[in-house]
Amino acid sequence: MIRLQDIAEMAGVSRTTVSNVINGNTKRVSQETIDKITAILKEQNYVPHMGSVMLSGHGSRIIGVVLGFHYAHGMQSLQDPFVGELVGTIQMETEEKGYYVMLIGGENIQNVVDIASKWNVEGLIILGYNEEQYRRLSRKLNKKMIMIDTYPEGAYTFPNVGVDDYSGGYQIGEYLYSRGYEKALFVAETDKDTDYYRWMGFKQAMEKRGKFCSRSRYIVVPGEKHLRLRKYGELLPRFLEARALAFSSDYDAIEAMNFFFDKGIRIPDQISITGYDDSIYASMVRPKLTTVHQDVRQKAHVALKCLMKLIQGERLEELNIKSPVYLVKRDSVRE
Amino acid sequence: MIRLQDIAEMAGVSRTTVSNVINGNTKRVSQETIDKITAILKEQNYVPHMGSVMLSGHGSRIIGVVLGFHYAHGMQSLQDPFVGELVGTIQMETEEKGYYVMLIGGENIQNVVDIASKWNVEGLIILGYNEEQYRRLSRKLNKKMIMIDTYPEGAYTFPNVGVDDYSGGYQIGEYLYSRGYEKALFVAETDKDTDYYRWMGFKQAMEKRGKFCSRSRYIVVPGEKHLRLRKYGELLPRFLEARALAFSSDYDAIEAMNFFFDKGIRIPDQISITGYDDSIYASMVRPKLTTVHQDVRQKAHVALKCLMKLIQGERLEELNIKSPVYLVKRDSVRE
DNA sequence: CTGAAAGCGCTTACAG
DNA sequence: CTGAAAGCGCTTACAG
Repeated sequence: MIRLQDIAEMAGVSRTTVSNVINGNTKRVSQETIDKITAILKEQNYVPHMGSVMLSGHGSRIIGVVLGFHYAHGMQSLQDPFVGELVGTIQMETEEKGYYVMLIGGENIQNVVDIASKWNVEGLIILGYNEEQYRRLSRKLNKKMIMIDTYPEGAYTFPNVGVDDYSGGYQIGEYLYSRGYEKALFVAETDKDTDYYRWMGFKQAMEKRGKFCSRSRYIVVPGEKHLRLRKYGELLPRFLEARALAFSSDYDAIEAMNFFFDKGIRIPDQISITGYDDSIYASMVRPKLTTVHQDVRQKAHVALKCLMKLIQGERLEELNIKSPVYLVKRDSVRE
Repeated sequence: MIRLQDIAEMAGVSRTTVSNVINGNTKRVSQETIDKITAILKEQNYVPHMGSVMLSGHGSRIIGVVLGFHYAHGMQSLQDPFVGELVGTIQMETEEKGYYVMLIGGENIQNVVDIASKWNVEGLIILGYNEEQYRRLSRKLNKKMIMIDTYPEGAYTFPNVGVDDYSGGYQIGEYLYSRGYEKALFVAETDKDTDYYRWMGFKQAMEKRGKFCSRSRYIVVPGEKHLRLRKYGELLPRFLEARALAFSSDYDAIEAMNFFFDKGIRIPDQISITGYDDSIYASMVRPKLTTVHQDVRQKAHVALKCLMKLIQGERLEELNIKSPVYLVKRDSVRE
């Protein structure tokens, strides 16, 4: 590989001068020299050795992308097209900025600490961590970090780019209400974080005209598929009476649609269904799923922009940045 | 951050000695010293600075994962759950081996060359490149590389981990034949590489009992969704007459199922459909899609194992490693 | 405007 | 069994 030294020799100048033009400390170098060196640099296709760069003051320009375990639905986190698109977009934009992305397994927090230290990573974008994991990590590692979709118990104490869960839930609730589904049920696998905020929005919308939406309409189902399906079986009469089900994820919504299909129950004639996320499969199932869309690329963009701000030493105006969300009406709700 | 130097001082030895125990050059160090240093290392949670390590002879231990453009179906490459699972598995296994994964955008070949050189990457796993792109890259970059699913015009001149396309096509063909679909059509977006091998397997199976399977049964449809659907419209009579369609991808199969559904044509009663890949959505659509499954994790595992061999200076026994494949019978073919 | 020199944190032949 | 020293390829105060 060709070194700074070599370039310097070709140009008949010192390494200092070459380094200066590479790093744009160009005010104290003659235009002539700049041009000569630039030409040689281009011609030789010189690339600096990052080991040296790291060692001599400059940052690594590495952004660590931490893949938290998120074995939801028995999948690896990157198997989720959502996570994939997010990571893919981060990769593209990171490279455009002259940075690099290193993938880091987040399951073991010490592993994250070690890798981030070893490589002197400049910042971290963290997927699939909960608040406690964030705390444990930040106690051991002093790096700029942006969380994605992490929900705190109380107020935000860390920068987070999330979906506007409340608003999405509200939009779903309002829509179902307007179609006469005043008794719609909300179904999720947990009763906190994302799910809870979506429920809160849903509930709020249902109560808009002065009615009361009781907590009993928030159905929490098991995380394990087998048990979940059994639960659907038990709840079937109640579901049919409610006539509309707002699921907190597309995955569960589609699974439930299949459950009903297998039972010979027609959607949306006998029961209306909504999802959340607008995964690419929401429009591939039949009937097409009415759901809430979020702009994943926008989210990746915002996350990276915030991280860059932190890296540049700026402060964020707001800790919790919400990525906007809108309802996509398709065919799984009877009009 | 804590340095080798600091550890040496704590232990009252030289940096050399500490370095020796870290790197396992332990034969020339007394057990006592080893123990003392090891304890301090652990206690201080020392991690070496990779910049220095890279600079002083050792490799970077970075594996570059190149994301070739594969804007199939208008998606980013990582948006494909397949690619996601592959990359996710590579990440996990790479870390287990004490290596690191850097994501590299492959669209611009010079970009791959630059990043791989800058970081002195030890090896590359390359997704979504065709043979020509491989050639252009390898001409400029002398690194160990493993391709994934790349098909050469003639013989393999590069190490590749692929699916056993031929076998999958054969299994599909044989199955359809055995169910009486002797005139089934094969549908793909291209007439080469993956698609072509699958067709060859399909054709072979159809011809097993001495019949002839004409090339005209290989239907090539447009890559653009809009045009593809129009084409399906035109071909509808022929499709209905053939009574079975073997698609070269789950995506297209599912899309076609929806097309038929929207036209009121019943699957599998009026027409049987098969896919290829067994993406996680193959079993989420109704009827569940009969398709060919490949073990993605196994594939990632094999790819990494081969790359490690190359890095260790060994040779590969075979250039084209095929990941095995089997038929998954579900509900989209009438029994 | 340009360059000699120190320094970043490691490893590794080599001497003892 | 242990350590002093050179060297990896860069950057950056500093001197001229």
